Amino acid sequence: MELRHLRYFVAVADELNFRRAAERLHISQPPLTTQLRQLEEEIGAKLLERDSHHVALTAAGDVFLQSCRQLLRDADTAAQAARRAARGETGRLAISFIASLAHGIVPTLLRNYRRRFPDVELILAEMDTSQQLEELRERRLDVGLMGAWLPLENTELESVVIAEEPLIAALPEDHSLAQCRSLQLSALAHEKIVLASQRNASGYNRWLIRICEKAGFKPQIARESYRRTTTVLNYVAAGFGVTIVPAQFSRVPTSGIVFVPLARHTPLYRYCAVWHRDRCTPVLERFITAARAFKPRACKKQRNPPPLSAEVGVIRLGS
Amino acid sequence: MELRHLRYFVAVADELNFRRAAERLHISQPPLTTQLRQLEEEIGAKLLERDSHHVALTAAGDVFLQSCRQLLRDADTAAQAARRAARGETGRLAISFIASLAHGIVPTLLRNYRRRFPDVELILAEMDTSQQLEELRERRLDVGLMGAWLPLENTELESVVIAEEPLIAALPEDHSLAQCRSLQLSALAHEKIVLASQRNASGYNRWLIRICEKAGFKPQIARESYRRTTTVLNYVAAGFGVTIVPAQFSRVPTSGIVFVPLARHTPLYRYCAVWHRDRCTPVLERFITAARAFKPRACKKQRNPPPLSAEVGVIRLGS
DNA sequence: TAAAAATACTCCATAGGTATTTTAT
DNA sequence: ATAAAATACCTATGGAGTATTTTTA
Repeated sequence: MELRHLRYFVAVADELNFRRAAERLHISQPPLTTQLRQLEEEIGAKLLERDSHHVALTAAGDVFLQSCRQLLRDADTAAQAARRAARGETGRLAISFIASLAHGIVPTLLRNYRRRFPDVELILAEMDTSQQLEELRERRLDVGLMGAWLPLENTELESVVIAEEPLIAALPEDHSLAQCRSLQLSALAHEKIVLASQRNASGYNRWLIRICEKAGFKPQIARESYRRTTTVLNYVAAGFGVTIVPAQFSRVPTSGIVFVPLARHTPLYRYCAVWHRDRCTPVLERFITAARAFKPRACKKQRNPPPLSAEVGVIRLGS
Repeated sequence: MELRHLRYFVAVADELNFRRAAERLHISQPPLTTQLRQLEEEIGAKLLERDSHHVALTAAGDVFLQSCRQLLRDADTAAQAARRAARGETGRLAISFIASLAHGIVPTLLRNYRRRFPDVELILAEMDTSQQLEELRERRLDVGLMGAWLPLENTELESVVIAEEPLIAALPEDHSLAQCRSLQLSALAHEKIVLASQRNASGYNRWLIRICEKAGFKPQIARESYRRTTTVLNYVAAGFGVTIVPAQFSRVPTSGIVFVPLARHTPLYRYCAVWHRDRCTPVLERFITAARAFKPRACKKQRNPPPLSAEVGVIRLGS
């Protein structure tokens, strides 16, 4: 039994006339007769009662007709569904992201993505960087969103920069530089710098130290054992030192602190999407394309950023 | 797209190896490759990721595989369902029957039938004979069960005898014949006979008069305007006369009445199944076969009864 | 007798076979 | 070097076409 038999049977059942059905199928009448006889033989029952002037469905034919219509519809639907899956319009996508992206980039990016791919099931999880990399390697995640400070060449992971953000200095409000409209990074050369703990922010911290060195000074780290960046801000308010954070933290209302933007030419902090080369499904491809096309408003100035690795050196995380 | 493509794809997806899949399908490997490529071309998407040592499903392939399995199962089920319908194992059967069959033959017959055809939907309706014939002609009924006194030749209706029943005389308990163990029909030649109304029992009444005439006398009809046979029995108890009824009425408890069986050679009253020639579906055929095979215990003595028409003459009912 | 399905046959498109090449490990 | 899929080419089954016959209203 082939779908052809079903198509032919439905045509005959619709027309109740072999010649007209054959016409509709763009074939001649005799092969239609042959195919129908074949079908009846395979089923082992007459589906059509025909004399030379009338064609009628038998009870079996009536039952079979319903099934045929459904089957042909289903076959079509199956092909459609496969096409949609190939286009990345259906399926499932497991996405992770670091906490500092949870309120800025992630919701905007996902809103954008879902507008174009509403039928993809999204599984979201906030995770720190090392956890994400582990899950990506184990192929339990499709894509991770994180700070773009890791060199991923020669691994099974690939990445693309999806957003970048300027830096701001956080100063105690009575600090001598607190009134400035903008600061050179080097202006902080002699300040004590408070940083978040290595465990949570080693990548960011190392990256920051590196850009300070590029700006010509070795920063004086006051302490770096406070878990979250918001805690760091409280230490700044208490006068333990200053800090440098991505611009989004200016939205965290902390009394006793003044935020001052760093000068234009200061490097931007970048975020990237990371995925496993072997898990590159159409859904993921489309997501990456959407993420690549996506640039948050704040960061539209820098086009064609220089390659990531040149900037972050050979810092390595995890096993 | 043909079912062949789906079968081949499922085989390859199961084996994840073209050569083994081809083996399983009893074809060689190259045409399998060709068919799979054709399928992918029609779908417009790669279903399998193959390099020379590994075959793997793509996301689209995975989606399509589920559909294929379902479709192939459904196609099989559809053929099965058609076969079952052709064998009369599924479908619907609208059956009517006269009131006097409702407690004897019908329940037994239906229990018998349903044991073998449990998936046929039964629609049951008690109807008088003329109503049944009307509904049968209008093709709203599949089969009617009624007294076998109608000549149905030269009509679009066909019939077969399904049961027969001896007659008994009902006498007032103080009647001179009430003590007999058995009566000749002719013993009632000079009795007044009470019958049910023409409207409800014209067939039975005419048939009864005819067999009396064959037994050599013209019965004296006392009255025949009482709707139901049970009412007739009350008239007998009240002394208006005697009556002759099918044996099942001996089960109706009526005080003041004695039932006496008629002699062996007295004709039996017969019941038949009637259907429309044009509505002879497999379900109906099987029901007729079951009904024909069915003979209630009480009537097993007479085999091969003489043809119906010879006995009932040219009585005609309805339009 | 006329309209429709079935038959008889012919042809060619294509499913399937055989032999070989390509490819990636 | 090997194992597997792809390619090239050939064969033949069977789907489809043309002409004709059969059937029954």
